[in-house]
Amino acid sequence: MKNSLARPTIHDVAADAKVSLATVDRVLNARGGVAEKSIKRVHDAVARLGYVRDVSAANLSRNREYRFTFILPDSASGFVELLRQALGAEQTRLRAEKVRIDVVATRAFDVEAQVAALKSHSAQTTDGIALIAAEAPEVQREIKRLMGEGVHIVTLVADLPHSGRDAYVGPDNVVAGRTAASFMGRFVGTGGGDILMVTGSLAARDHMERVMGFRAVIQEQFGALNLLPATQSYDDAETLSTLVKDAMDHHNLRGVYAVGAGHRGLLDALQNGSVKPIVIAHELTDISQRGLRSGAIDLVIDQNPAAEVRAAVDLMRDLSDGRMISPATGSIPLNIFVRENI
Amino acid sequence: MKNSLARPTIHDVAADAKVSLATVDRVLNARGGVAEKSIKRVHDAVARLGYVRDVSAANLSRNREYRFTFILPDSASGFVELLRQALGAEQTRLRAEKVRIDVVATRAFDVEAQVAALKSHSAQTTDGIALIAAEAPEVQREIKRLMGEGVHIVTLVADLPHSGRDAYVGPDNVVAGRTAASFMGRFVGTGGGDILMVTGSLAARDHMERVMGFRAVIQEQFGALNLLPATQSYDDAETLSTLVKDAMDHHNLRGVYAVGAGHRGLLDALQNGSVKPIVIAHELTDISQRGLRSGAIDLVIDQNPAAEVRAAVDLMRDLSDGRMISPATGSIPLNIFVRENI
DNA sequence: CCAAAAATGATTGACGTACATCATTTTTGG
DNA sequence: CCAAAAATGATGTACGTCAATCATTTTTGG
Repeated sequence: MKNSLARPTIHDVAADAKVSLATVDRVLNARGGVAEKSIKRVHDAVARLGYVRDVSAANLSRNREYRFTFILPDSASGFVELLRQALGAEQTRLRAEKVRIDVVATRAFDVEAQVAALKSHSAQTTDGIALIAAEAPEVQREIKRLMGEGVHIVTLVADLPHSGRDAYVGPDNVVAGRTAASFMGRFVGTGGGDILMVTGSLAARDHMERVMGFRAVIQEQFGALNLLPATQSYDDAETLSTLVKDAMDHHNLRGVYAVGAGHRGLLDALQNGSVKPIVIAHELTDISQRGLRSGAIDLVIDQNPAAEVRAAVDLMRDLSDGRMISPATGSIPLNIFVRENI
Repeated sequence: MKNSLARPTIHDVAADAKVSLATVDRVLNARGGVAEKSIKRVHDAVARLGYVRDVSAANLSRNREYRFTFILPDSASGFVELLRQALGAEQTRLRAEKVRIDVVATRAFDVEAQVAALKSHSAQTTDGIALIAAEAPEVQREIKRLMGEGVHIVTLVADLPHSGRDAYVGPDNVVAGRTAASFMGRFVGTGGGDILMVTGSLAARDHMERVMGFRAVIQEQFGALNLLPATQSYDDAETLSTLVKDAMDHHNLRGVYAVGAGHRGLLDALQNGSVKPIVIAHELTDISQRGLRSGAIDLVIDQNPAAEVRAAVDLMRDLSDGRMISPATGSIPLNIFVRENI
């Protein structure tokens, strides 16, 4: 007697559809050369029995291996380092699932380097690429080329919507900025004052989006606060420190929104000031944690690097297997940290 | 020529250890009847080659199926509903990985019902159980019995540390309480006033822990605030509403910490009050979202139900496969929501 | 109606592991 | 040293799918 509890196999589908195993295989793997009515019968049988392919068996059989590439800036900026660590931590699990990952480092803020890294890849060398895309037409062009070859592309942290990339994995940066502003407004309280925004680069889409969101909410809800023009630190600690010190000297500084990296410079600048401004930063690194503990930083908005790595890999695998992906998969929730919940 | 890139198989291990396939199998699956020195040789070979068992092939071979059980309260309290939905959403993926999940509903706050549900299971009926454990000795006893039979137990949302459960999946509730207090203090600002804490039940460990954490931080850092004695709503909207209204009438109410469920009652009570207190609640449900949008609720601390379900299933599977589990796996980060980042 | 084309069937060998059986070798203890 | 026990080897089948080959049937169009 057939065990109705057991999962149906292609044999069951074949029997139910009254076709041969070979035909079922042809349909399920889209090999072609099958009459329309047969295709329908197989699909009907699949639906009726609730057949789902045994992925383990399938992968075992085709002895598939996934080759994915992460292109990351070499900046030692804590966050990228965390991404690297997360990748390392996943290796064991990934290895067991036949996923091989290459990590390529390109110089930070160097568009040419990124383009070169992309150029050196093709469908021959990789099945999917995840990258923190720079906002440049050459990058888009390379992405389009690779996708044309069948390589799947996932943008990480910063999106490049018009490149046609398969998916974006990262937080909604406008929301991140809005959230930062909401806390900034409430923490500063009534009374007004000046607020400084420091980005890594105004050319970085993620930073720009955060600034947009931040500005919008401050203007909508906290009119008493005065936003100083957004500045750039190029994720350099020295520069950031100088920018913050200057603002403390020349303005009635009540708040600092550190959109990018360089937390060390942030802490430096804050050490001497008389009245400590409210400080909200991005990414939970060693240094920003220290800042939270000491009270120098009031709140940190983090995008969980481990979750991002996992989402990126899962997405690339789904894409490689031709599975449908839901756009929500790539959306990484914002994690908000204060001293109490580090 | 052997492809050195390919993953080693048990055949390679056997060759390297100079023993037969059968012996490798005996060692790897701990079947016994193998000389110490042979065991060592196999382990050395495994280490040398970096052999890792192909889980897909293994599962395929033993045709394994995981049967897991979730025991959840039947309360329609948004959060449990979200857990259910998350379970439903995972079904597709789980099914593809041969994981079958039963969900058992027990009456909320009914210890006997939970005990009965546990009693009805054994190693015959399930491989692992995840439950929101009630704080009761009978529950502990049943958990111990099941674990004795080899059923793996994971506590969900609320821990039961002395039951010997394999793992706890959920947030650190003391931290959750501390975090709530930190925001409460900053949002209320200087000036002092009374703060109301409403739990579902003071017998629920998760709620108690939150209260502990909340109380500690308020006393440490926000001495100007006066904590009213913690109350219980039994997650009932009416009761909660009454409690809040009473506090508004009889005290200088500046803040409400809604530790448990019953958000509807919260919104009800807040509608008429003249001075709106700062409101911090747990769990992002439909209703608490509405509260955030309308401004009635200022901040929500959420434990991501989807992440919890995933973590619980992953843990139970790791346990069933005899893999080592890291205690960190079960720790669910707190998600903090304000109006801007829903 | 017939030949060519299209569709289908039948069969087989991987993939890496689990598990069982039986035969053979080595070790042990009296 | 010999019988019993312990350890090891050898071998085969199964799991569900993929992929390929070859044989056979059905359909098509002139």
